[in-house]
Amino acid sequence: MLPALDKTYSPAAIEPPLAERWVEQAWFQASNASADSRPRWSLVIPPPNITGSLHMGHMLEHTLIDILVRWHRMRGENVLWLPGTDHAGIATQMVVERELAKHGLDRRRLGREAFEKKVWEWKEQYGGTIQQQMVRLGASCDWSRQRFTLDPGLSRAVREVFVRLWEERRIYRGRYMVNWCPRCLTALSDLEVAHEDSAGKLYWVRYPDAGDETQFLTVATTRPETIPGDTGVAVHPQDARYAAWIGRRVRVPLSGRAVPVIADELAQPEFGSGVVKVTPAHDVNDFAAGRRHGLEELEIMDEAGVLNRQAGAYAGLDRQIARKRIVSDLESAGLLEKIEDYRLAAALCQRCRTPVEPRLSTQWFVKVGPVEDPASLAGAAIRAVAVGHIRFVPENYAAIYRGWMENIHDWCISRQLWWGHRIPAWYCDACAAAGGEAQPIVAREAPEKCPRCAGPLRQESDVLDTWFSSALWPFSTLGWPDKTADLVAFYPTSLLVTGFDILFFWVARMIMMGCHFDPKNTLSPNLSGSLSEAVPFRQVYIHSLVRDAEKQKMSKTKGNVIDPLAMTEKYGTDAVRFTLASMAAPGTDIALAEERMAGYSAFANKIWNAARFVFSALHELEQAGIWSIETWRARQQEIPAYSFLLTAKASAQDAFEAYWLLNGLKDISRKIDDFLQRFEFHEAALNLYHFIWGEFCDWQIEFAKIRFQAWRDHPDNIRQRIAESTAYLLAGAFDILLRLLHVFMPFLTEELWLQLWGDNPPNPTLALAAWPKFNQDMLEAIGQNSGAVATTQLLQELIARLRSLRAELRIPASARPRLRLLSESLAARDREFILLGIRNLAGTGEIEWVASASALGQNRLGRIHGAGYDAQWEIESLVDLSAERQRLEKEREHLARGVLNLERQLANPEFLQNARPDVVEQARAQLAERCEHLQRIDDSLASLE
RNA sequence: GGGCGAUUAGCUCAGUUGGUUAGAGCGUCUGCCUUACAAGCAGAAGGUCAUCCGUUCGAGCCGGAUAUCGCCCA
Repeated sequence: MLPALDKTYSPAAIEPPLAERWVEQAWFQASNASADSRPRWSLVIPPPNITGSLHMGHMLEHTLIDILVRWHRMRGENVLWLPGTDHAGIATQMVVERELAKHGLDRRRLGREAFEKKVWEWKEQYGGTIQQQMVRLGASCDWSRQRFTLDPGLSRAVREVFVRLWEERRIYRGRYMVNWCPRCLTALSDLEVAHEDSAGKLYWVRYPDAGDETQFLTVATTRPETIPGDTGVAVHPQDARYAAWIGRRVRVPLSGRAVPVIADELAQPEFGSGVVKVTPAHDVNDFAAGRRHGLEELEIMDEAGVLNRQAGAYAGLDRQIARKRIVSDLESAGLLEKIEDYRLAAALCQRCRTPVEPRLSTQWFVKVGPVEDPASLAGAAIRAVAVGHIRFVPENYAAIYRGWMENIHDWCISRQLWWGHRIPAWYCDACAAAGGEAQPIVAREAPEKCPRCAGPLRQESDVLDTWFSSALWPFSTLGWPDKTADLVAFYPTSLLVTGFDILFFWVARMIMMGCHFDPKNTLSPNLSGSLSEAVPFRQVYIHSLVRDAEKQKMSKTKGNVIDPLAMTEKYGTDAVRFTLASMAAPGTDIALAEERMAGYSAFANKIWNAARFVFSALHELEQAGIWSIETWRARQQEIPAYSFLLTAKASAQDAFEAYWLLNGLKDISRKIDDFLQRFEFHEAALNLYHFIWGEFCDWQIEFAKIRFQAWRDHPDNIRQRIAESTAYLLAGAFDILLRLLHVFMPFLTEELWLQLWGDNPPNPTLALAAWPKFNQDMLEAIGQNSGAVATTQLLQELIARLRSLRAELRIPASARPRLRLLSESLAARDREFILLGIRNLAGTGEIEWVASASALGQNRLGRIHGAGYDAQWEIESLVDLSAERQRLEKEREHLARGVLNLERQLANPEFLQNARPDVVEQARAQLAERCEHLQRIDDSLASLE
C-alpha cells in the first residue's frame, strides 16, 4: 500500500522528527576498523565558536559539507564528518564577563579559578546552541566523535605541541612590541588587528634645539599623545635639509628632556616635514629604529591605555584625553605649527573595534620562518601546497596563500586571558629573586617543585591564542598524540571546507602544524620531510561569503541579517539548503534574497505533488490488480534499485519514452557526479532542478497519464502490459530521483522514499542507500534504443511547436484544430500514444496520418516542418493573419542573419584552410539546413499575400 | 602604496580547452482553475557580453590599455 499524501508539503511537520531520528539512530558513525575495506573519506568541521549561534555562513558551510558527505557516503565510502566547537578565548571571556557585570560581579573579584568555573558553567548551558541547530538542520555528522578544543585530550595535544616546539626552540619568550587591545587587556596577533581608513590629523610640532632654543626642528606626527615617550627624533640620512641636525639634541616639547637627532630611514623625506619623532616603546617601527640606535624605551602608558607617571603632568589621563590636553598645551606653548587633515589606517581590535595600542611587553611567540628553510614551519607549509599535496579550490587561493606565507611574521601566541589553554610554563620566584636562572620551566605535566631550589613554582598566567589549539584540530580531534585507530584511519583528512576569512588564521596554521608534526608518525618529528601523509587535508574548498540581496555584508548593526533558522521555519530546511547550493558557484559571493528560498520551497512542493501523482497512479493500478508495489519492492531489494530497467517489462516498441527517461537519468546522474567532483554545487543543483521539473514532471508524468488513460479506455493485454511497465518506470525513476536529490534536500526525499518503500526499505535511511550508478548492461540497453530516445524528442519538439504557434497566433486555448501529420519515425512507433500525446499536450483535434508531403497541401499557414516531421495544422479560420506575418518576418530576419554569417565564414578561404575539418563540415551542414528553413518561411510569407 | 578579483537580460548569476542564432533562476508580459501541483500549466518579450586597441579564419572567452566597483595586505 502506498499512502495518500496531503495536497501541499509542510516541511515544519516533517523535518524535526526525521532530524531527531537521524541522531538517535547514530547512522552517521564512521568505522575505524582496519578490516573495513570501504574507501575512507574524512572531514573535520571548522569548529564554530561556543558563543555563537548559527548564521547563514555556517548554514552555507554545513550545507556544502553535508552535500559532499552524503554523496560520498551513498557512494559506499566510509565517511567521517567530525563535529565540534572552539572555546574562542576572547569572545567567550567577554560574554561571561558581561553576564557577571549584570550581577554586579567582575572576574578579578571572583578570582581566576572561580571565574573559569563560571565560564564552564556558561559553556554547559549555552555552548551547545550550534550543535542543536545543526541537528535540526540535518547535518549528517558523527556526533559520537564530537570534540571541543578544551577537552582533556585536545588540551594534552596542545601541551605536547607546545613543549616540543619549545624544545625545538621554535617557541620563544621575550619582550617585544605587540598589538595590544587596551579594552580586552591582551596581546593580539597581527591577524587579529583590522585596518580601517579613518579621518585623522597630522600635527606639526616644534622640537627646540637643546643648545639654542631659538632654533627648532618641526616634527610631523599623528600621535601627539606619545610625545612624552619620545626618546629621539629622526631625519632621513640623505635629506640635505636636515643634514646639519644629525647628532645634535633637541628638547621633547612640554617635558624638556633632551633627545638625540638620529639619521634613519624611518623618516621619509616626502612625509610631513620629513622629520619624525621616535617613540620606541609605543610604535613598531620606532621600536626597530630605537634598537638600531640604542634609544631608551620609555613606557608612558599602562595596559588600559592610561598615561603613567613617566608622562609627568599627563599621568592618569586616558590616551584620547591626553592627546587633546597635549595638543592644547603645545598650542599655548607656541610649539604647535599647524594641524592638517590626514587620512590614516587606524588599527582596531578585530573583536571590539577599540584602537589597538602598540605595546612593549613580554610575550610568547612561535618562530615560523625562515620561509626559505624547508624545515621551518612556514617553509614546509609552503612546499606542501607548491608540490600539490594540498589542492585549493578555487585554485587562485593557492597563490594568495603563498603570498601570505612568504611574508609571514612570527606568531604571538600568548593572551592575557583566563579562558583558554594555560601556557605549560612555570617560574620559580625564589630563583629569580636570587638572580638565578630566569628561563621558565616548560613541561607537559605540572612540576611539583623547582628542580633547582625545590621551592614552590608559579604557573605562567597567560593562555594560548585560541587558534593555537585550532591549528591542531585535524589531528588532536583524532586522538593525537596517541596513535589511535581514528588517527590511522582518517588522517590526513580528505577535504576542508571553509571560508576565506580564516585562510590565514586557521588554514595556514593547520598546514604548518600538520606538516611539522606528521601526526601519523606520532612522537617523532617529521624528519623525513615527506609531506604527503603529513598534511592535515588533501583539498581545501574555499566557499563564498553570504551577503544580502544588495550584496552587502550581513551584520547585526545594519539589520540586514537573514536568520537561517527563521528561513528554515518558513520555507523548510530543504529549500534553504537548495537555495544555498544553487548559488554556490565557486569563487562568487552569494547575494541571498528571500524570494529564492520561496522559489525552492515551491520546488519542494512540486516534488511532493509529483509523489502524490506517482503514488496515486501506482495505487490505482494496484487496485485494478495489474501491478503490485510489493513485487516492485521485492525486486528492487534483490538487485540495486537503480537498475529497475532490468525488471521492467518495457520494450522499445510499446513504451519507447521509457528509454528517453532512462537516458536522461543516466545523463543527470553522471552530471551530478562530475559537478560535485569539481565542487560546482550550483551546476549540480540547477541541473537536477531542471531535470526533475522540466523533464520528469513536465514530460514523463504527462506521458504516463497518457499510458494510463489508454489502458483505462481499452484495458486489453497490450495496454495493460504497458501500464504495468510504466508503473515500474515511474516507481524506479522516482526512486532514483529521490536518491540524487537526497544530498541537497535530505528531509523531503527521506520522507517520500520511506513511504515509497513502506515497512521494509532496503536501507533504514535514504542516507545509507546506494547512489545511482548505471551499470554496463543498462548503458548498453539505453544505447541500443537511441532511436526511441530520438523519437521521444521528436514528439516533444512537435508538441512544443504547436503550443508555440497557438500562443503566437493567439489561437484560443479552447480551440482544437485538426492536424495532418507526416512523420516516418513517429508513424513507426505506437501511434495511439503519439496521437493522444499530441492531442492532449498540444490541444489538437482529430489527427490524420499522411504518407506524402503532397497530401499536406500547398497552404503554408499552419505548416510545421522540422527534421523528421512535416505537418499541417488547420487553423486558417482561427488565425490573426497580421500576427502570423509579423511572427514569420521576425523569424526570417533572425535566420537571414545566421545564413549571412555562415556564408561569409564559408566564403573565407582562410577559414576553410585553418579551421578544424569538423567545424567546417558543421558550418556547411548548418548553412544548408538554414537555407532550406529560410526558403520555407519565404514560401509561407508569399502564401499570406 | 602593494596584490587579487569583478564588469554578460530589469535583478542575481552560469558560460568548461576560442567554433551554431550567448543560457538559467527570479522578476515582467500574454493565455489558461487541463482530475499531482494556481507554491501550478502553456507561451513570449528582454543582451553593442563595461569601453577602446590588438592576436586570430573566427573573441563573452586570449593579450594590452582605460573606466567603474569590490576584497585582501601594508
